[in-house]
Formats: sequence, C-alpha cells, structure tokens
Amino acid sequence: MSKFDFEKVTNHFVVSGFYFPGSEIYGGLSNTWDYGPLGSEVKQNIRKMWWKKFVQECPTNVGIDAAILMNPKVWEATGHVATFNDPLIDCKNCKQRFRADQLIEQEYPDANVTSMTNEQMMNFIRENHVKCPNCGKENFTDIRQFNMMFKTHIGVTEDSKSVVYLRPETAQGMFVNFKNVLRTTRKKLPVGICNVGRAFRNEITPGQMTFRTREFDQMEMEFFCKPGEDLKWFDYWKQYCLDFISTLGIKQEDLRYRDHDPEELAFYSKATTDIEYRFPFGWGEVWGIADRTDYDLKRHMAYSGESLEYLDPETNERYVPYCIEPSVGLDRLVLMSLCNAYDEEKVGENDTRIVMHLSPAIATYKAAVLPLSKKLEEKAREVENILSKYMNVIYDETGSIGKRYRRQDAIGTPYCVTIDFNTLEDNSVTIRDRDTMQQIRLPITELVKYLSVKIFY
RNA sequence: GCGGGCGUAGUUCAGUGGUAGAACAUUAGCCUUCCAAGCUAAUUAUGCGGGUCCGAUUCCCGUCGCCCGCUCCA
Repeated sequence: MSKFDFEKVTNHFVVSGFYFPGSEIYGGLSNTWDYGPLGSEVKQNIRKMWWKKFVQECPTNVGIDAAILMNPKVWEATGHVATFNDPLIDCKNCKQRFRADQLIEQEYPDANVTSMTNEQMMNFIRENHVKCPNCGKENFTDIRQFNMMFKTHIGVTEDSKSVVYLRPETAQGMFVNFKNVLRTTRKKLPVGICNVGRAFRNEITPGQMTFRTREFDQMEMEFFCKPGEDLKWFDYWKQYCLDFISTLGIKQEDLRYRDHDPEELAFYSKATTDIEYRFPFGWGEVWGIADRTDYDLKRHMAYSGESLEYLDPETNERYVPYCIEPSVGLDRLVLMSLCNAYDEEKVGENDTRIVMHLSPAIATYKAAVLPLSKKLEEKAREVENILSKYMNVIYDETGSIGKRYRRQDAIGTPYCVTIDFNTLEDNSVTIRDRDTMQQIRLPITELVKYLSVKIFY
C-alpha cells in the first residue's frame, strides 16, 4: 500500500485546483469531476504524449477522431445491446442483488436463458421456485433492466425510432472506418488506427474519484495485422505501453502486468493483459491490451453487408485481419501520474513541504517566474513573455520567495526562475530545481533552450 | 440499489435552542532581497428543503453529496 491514503492525496488535488467536484454549486452530481486549471493541463500533456508515441512515432499508424453518436446497428453488431444490458433482480428478504439470467443458470444450467425475455425469466423463476442463493427465500422484486449504455434521442421528439446511444467505447469508430483509412492512406498491413475521445458507461458503482466515472476519455489503438502474427504484435504493444508509462515517470515497483485467465476473458478476446498501477486504494487497471482477433470486423461484415477483407498486394491472399487493441483510460493515467507524484518531505525539524514530483513533460507549469521584489516586476514580466511563447509558465510576486517556492512545489512546477537585482545588470537569472532544490545561474538568452530540453518527451 | 459513518470559512478543527470562534491559507499595505519570517488590515462558513419552536447551525423528517463495505464491472 502507498504511504499516503487516497483521501488525503485526492483532497490535495481538489484544494489546489487539479480537479473540482462536478456541479458543485448545485450540491454536486455524484461521481462527476471537472478538471481545474492545473489538471486540465496535465491531461492535455498526457494526451499529446500518447498521440506522439502512438501516431507520430509509429510509421504504421494513423489517427482519426470519430463521432460519439453512431448508427445504433453498430451496437447490435458488437453485442453491446445484448450484453451491456443486465437484467437485475433483488431479493426482498436479504436485499442481495443478482443478475436474473445468472440466477436461473446457477440452478438450471440447461435453461436457455439467453433466448428468454425478462417476462419469461420472471415466470421461470416463479414457476420453478428459484430460491435466493444467499438466504434461501423466494421473495424477489421484478426484473429491472439495467442498461450500461446511455441512450439519447436524435431529433426534437423523443420518438423511439430516433434512439441513439452514447458510445460505450471508442473502438468501434475505428473498426467501422477500417476501409476508409486503408483507402485514403494507401497503407498496407500492419496498420494501427488511433483515436482519443469520450466514452460513456452507466456504471452501477462508479467511485474512487476519477478512477471509475460514467464518462471518460479513452485513448485506443486498433492495430490490424495478418492472422497468425497477432501474438507477436500483442507482445510488442504490451511492452510499448509499459514503456510509455515509464516516460510519465511512474515508479516501476508500482506497476505490473496481469494476464486475464481464460474464463475471465471477454467473449471477443483471445488474450488480454492489463497493466495495473498500485493506487493508494490498491492495484487498479490502467491499460488493457487485448487480442480481439477478427471478431469485430467479422461482426461488422455480417451486420453491414460490407466486405472488410484485406487483399494482400504481395501474395494476393484475401483475409479478415486480426486486431490488437491497447486501450487506456486517459483519466486513469492522469490520476495515476498525480498519485505517483505526490510526496511529503520533512524540511528541518517540524516542517513538511508537499511536493508533486511530476515529470517536467506532464507538469502544468514548466516554470514559475518569480521577481525577488515587486520592484522587479517589469523585468520579470519580460522573462514571462519570452517563456510563455514556448511553454506554459506562471507568474507570482506575492509572499516571500520561500513561500512561493513551496507553492510551486505543491503543484508540481519543476523549475522556478527568479529575477533579482543583479538581473538588471547582467541579464542572468537563477533557476531553482524542484526536486534537488539546487540553484544555477543562467543568462536569459539561454533560458528557453535550457528548459526546452528538460521538458522534451 | 442495500448497510454503516459523516456534512460549520479554501483547509483543519471549536462551539451554542438566542449576535457562530480560532489557526493555517488567500488578498492589500509596511517591512524584507533566494526556501512557509514579522506587523497591520480585509475577505470567507453552518450542503439543500421542510417540520417543531417566540426563535433552529443545534432537535425531528426528507433530500443531496462524500467516505467505508456489499452487489456489479468489455
């Protein structure tokens, strides 16, 4: 377990402005969070880094930006309409909740529950006197359908013909555009399609701050390759993802792979490995790497009637590609990075400073510009203007210099640039390092170059 | 959704059936010239809605939110 408890750490994030509780002035809305001025920058930085690593630096890959709303048939093809849809039933006696289909299957493995409607399941439970596995009573509520997909309506009237879903994953935007991407980019396999965007799931139990929320940003790649080469690529991307997490500055001992057991695998997947991070509340999945085989493309072929086969130009073979999917929650990467960075250090005898050891690449502000005296404002603003063209910086002139260093430490600013009276003479400034608290002297003309190297990713 | 706990300044905590206090933080001024100094001011709170009462932040009910556990989890 982490040395800091989750509540304490997240409280710091909220107090300092990384996150705000959603809709707070109206009493809030359960499990919704807004990113504040500090957090939104961290999130953008990580998003950009991901895009650079998975699109810019991978010649096989391209990016798209797919719509949230899709033709509802997409979700029939993928199985989401059928399986993202749980029939829930409660025992009135002991208050335990079950999935009605599982309740029946446990006692009657031969019952064909998948073809039953809710009404038929309810009748089955009554006629066969299915008992509560917990307390043994036969006192159930009616079945209530719990759909994990958010629904909305297209058009001004709430007419059932216009029902659409908010996508529960971004992946399908890439599968349905497989042909378009190949045609317009003239790429050959293997090819990866990348997308960052919002997904929505009506989770029964959200919680742990932004670890599980009902809307979240996914960064996904669907990597299409020749069947038979899938396991090779699966291993390749597993390592690639872990390497990416390392560039965020995450401690190795707080990371691990977890392979899904065969019985745990989702029906579309041949193999799945999670990368887990040790959050203050325990290990939690941040990245899922799945071998989705040809499941998605084949389903879309069957439901859309379009061929999504690939014609190998060298061998003239025709086949449906296999797909490796590394899927990561951006919000989880942010939360992980912030938790990983949080530290409290003893200074002197009875003093502690809160330090966010954010790597310079993801830190909100790359540098703080601090005039030693308010009389130095003009010169300090000059320095701020120079730097702000290249990076996000913050200006602060209130309080003692020590207090200002501490403020920056607490929000993870890696460098403080201090303007003193000598600066007026020789155009040099002091750069103070957050982690080492060491200081060096540098001419203003070399400042941008010096910091740019530090924040490069 | 169930069970348990909790809601007082930005934060941490006092307190009272009758004008809500402190510390830290924040802002301004003086002082200060490189690691939370000092002085003087200022800003800011009883989650929301009912009920009882002459009067409720305090008692009661509801609601909303948060935390822990259960259930669930592509």
